[in-house]
Amino acid sequence: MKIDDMDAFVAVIRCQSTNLAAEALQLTQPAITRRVQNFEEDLGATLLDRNTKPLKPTPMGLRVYEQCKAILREIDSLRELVANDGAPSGTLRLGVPQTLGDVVLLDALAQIREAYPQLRTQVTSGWGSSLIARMENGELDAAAALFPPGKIFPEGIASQSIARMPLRVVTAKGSAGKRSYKLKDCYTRGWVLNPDGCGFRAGLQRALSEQGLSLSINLETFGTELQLGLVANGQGLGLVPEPLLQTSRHRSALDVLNISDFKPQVDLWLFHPRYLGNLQEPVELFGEVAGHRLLG
DNA sequence: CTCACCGATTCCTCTCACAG
DNA sequence: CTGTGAGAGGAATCGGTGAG
Repeated sequence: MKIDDMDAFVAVIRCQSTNLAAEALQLTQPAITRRVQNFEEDLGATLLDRNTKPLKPTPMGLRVYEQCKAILREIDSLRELVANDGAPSGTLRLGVPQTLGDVVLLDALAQIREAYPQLRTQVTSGWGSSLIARMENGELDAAAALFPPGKIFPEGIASQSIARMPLRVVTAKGSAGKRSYKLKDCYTRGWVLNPDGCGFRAGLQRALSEQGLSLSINLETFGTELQLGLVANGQGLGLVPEPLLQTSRHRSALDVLNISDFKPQVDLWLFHPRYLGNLQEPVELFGEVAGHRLLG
């Protein structure tokens, strides 16, 4: 049994296509087909259901896939063990949602560059869930993202909650009116939120639907600062983690609404593969700086 | 029915190990 | 050094399938 064959099989399942797997492994499609066939022959089992489109694993193929991922991770860690006898070098691939990027990246990248001059950094932006998926695919070395406390993440990924913070509902200065609100009171004002896929938005939507209310969106846009600016201009209500509100240049133009039946919280999570090798220290520094920038 | 796409197969070339 | 066989990968091609 060959590791290359196993690698090809895992790539096919991951990409759901032999063509894409070939592209990922920088081979041609026939090479992938043959490797997977060799692997199936070695194991004496049919691992792919070739009658489906896209290509899917058989029930046994799925079990083999899970086992293969664990084996390949072990092999990676073995290679790192040998290769990591020195200062961190190469490329550190980081993922952050845009919400956090504005706040943490400048400092984090500067400190990593200063501490590990031989290390190149590469940053990817996206929703937390897509960053985790990319990490599972081996495309990222670490990611910081905001998720609700107690969330369960995929087994192959190490997750660590760095800090907990409240989410605040904000409105334009002077438009708050009465001192205490309920969620249904906000209904008519409408919201300025991230596009669909954002965890904050999903949490709000859940809370509203529990009360039989629907989410009324005034504006959808990326970027916390832009959203808070729009809220300050009276375009609707905003939902933002407390630390980002405190550091916003629009803070003085905003009021926080006290909503008695909606007290959402969010954790800052640091994710990385279980085996980091010589990237362990830079990743820890990244988590440390991110936590520090958010919570002071 | 046609076309595009995808996976499998065939045939060829290249590389490497090994025996003589 | 040379010939041979095995193994791996690429180009071309075939066949199946789904969308229009």
